Amino acid sequence: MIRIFNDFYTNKPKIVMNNGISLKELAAELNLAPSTVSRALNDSYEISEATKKKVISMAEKLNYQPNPFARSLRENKSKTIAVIIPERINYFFSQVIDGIEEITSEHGYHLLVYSTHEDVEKEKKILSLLQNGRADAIVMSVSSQTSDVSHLKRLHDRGLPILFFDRICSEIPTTKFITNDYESAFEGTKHLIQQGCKKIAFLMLSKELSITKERHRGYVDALKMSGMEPEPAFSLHCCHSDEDNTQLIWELLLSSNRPDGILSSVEKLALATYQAVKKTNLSIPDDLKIISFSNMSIAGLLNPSLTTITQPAETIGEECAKLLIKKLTKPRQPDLLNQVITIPSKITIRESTLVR
Amino acid sequence: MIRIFNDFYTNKPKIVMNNGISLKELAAELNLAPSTVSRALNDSYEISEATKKKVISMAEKLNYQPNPFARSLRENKSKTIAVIIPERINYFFSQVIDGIEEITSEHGYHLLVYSTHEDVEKEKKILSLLQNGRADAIVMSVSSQTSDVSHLKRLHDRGLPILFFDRICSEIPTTKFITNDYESAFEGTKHLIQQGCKKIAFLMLSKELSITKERHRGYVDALKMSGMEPEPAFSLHCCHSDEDNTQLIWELLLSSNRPDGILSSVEKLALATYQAVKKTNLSIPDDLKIISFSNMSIAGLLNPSLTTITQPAETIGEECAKLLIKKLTKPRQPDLLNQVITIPSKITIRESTLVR
DNA sequence: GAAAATTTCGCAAACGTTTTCGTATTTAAA
DNA sequence: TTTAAATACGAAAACGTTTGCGAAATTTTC
Repeated sequence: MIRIFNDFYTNKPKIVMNNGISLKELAAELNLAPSTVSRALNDSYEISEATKKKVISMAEKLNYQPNPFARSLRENKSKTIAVIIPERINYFFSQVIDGIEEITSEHGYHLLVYSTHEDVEKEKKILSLLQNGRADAIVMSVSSQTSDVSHLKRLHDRGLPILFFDRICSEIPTTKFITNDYESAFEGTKHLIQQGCKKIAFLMLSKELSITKERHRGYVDALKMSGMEPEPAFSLHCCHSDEDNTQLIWELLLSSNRPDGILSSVEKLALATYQAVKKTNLSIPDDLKIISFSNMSIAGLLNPSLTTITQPAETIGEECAKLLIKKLTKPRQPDLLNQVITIPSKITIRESTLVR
Repeated sequence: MIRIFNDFYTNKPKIVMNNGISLKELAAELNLAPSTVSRALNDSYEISEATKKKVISMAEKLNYQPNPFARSLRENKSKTIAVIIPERINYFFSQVIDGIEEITSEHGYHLLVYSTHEDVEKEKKILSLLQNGRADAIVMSVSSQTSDVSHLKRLHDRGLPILFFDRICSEIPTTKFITNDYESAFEGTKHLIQQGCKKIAFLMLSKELSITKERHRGYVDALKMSGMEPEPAFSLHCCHSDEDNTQLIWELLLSSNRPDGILSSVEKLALATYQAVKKTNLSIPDDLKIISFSNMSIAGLLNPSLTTITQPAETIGEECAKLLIKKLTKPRQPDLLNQVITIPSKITIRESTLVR
């Protein structure tokens, strides 16, 4: 369907895409003022029930759809939330977004989703694009390259609600949702020790990340509690490339002083370990036991099945969204509190840490 | 930072969130008309180089960010593309979106991402929300429940560019990107036959889906070419729930006339099969061989590793995006052609179809 | 040196809403 | 019957852009 309008200046007919009827046209159809129609549709007390009825039925008949940009311009809010994650092909982040959408969609909010691909420059660019009010709030997990946080701080200083989860940014005074990183890493390491591991390595993405700091602290403390001394070479610093990581871990496994246990702080490094092990004649769990933070639903189908520390990803997403919705929809809400909310993970023991 | 404005009617100061400086304010700062500043920033030929310089430097100094909604309202375009997928926790769809974002972000487009969770009612709701121009185009893969397509047709009739991939909708005359579903299924089935399978089952989500139709056709033709007759009970119709699917497949595996080979038309059903097999005393590939459409990067790490038909997911996303960007940014583009573009998959043979 | 053409900029309309205020009409109170 | 209050609606401003047109100022042409 195509509609013809007369251009204001040229007065020549022009063809435009049919974005439906406008409030003004709807009002004309009803012989009412636009203001009245607007109020009627927004269920204002100033409008009689009779005209409300008429307006609503005509709006439905003509399939009136309010223009979101006119509304955003006027109201100075977009009904949109930006979600920024470091990678998209990731069970955890996908589940978190599912949780967020579950809540936000109920309240008519839309989700702009961006992936930084672990690249802080992309992250900066995305945040820069978000300066203009395109989104009413941001919920994000920082990239592994993020150490300078001025680009985050700027948005926060502008008054844009920003909320962190998983990989949080302690410098920004706002609410953050995480799992019990320290305790889970501590318990995971303890589990490896109980299974007889003597030389436990820790796999991490970047030393700057909140999750590696906390999880590493748990790892170190668990070692110390058992009288072990954390060996620096056993804290392996990996990167974004799966191939490079596999290579790094492979080299670690072939070193004369190779570990017999691994705590992987993120899922992808556990998978890289599996790939690396395939290239050796070592075997899991006999020669090497491994436990990993991971939200794979199919950890049980791996060869061997992987002992995991699973985050309540969907719940984390839901809680983020609930908080934001409250902040955005209720009147006179204070700024997001500077607090860290912890939701515990669950350890599932499988073959990869078995003693046999 | 907080800014104080005087309200027009009450003339009382009011506190607003700082969304930055406006074009008008920037113009005032420069002693220029807003129109001049606008043209200068848009590099119009009507503006002298000298003032362009001045305007640009002042804009940078004051960190001017154009309001996207004012622009969208005026231009009647949003610089936003909606992506609708049936599920988010899925390697294939995540990769496709990565491919889309790769291209669109370069052109300043934003991505609204929605998941239908395989629910056609959710799909309808999402498309209804997209009637008002919030997105300039839609790229989507339909839900497994989608058979009536009037909600898609309506948007297409309005002139909104809509583009399908993977699970396409033949009723809508527009461009679709798929993989060579028929040939891949044919080859996959042939591979099972070559590996000695005599009774091959076909796992599918919904009979309505384009991919099940095509893949099933390939499966049937491969059987027939080898003189086998497709058994109706071996075309197993599954659903969205992993638990239910595992149960269904488990029952199939325990039936007196159980299959010795499986072609799974989607990844999740292969995983459900693995789960089901774990609950039997059957073993893959000795008692049952399986090949599946799947974009899991870790198919090789499963127990046993899974023979896969892998779609060029990221390429599909990129091609979708390229086409849309062309349509949206070049002047006087025709409607999207009613065509199906096929990008072939790749079969990777692993242990799950091994003869030993 | 006058006319014509070009360069450079400003005015104001328009996009589609929401909301303040004014006002006519009806209802309630005195 | 007057007056006050309540009800129901309209006029117009405002959000922040872009752009057609008009019009000075300058440069070019003859």
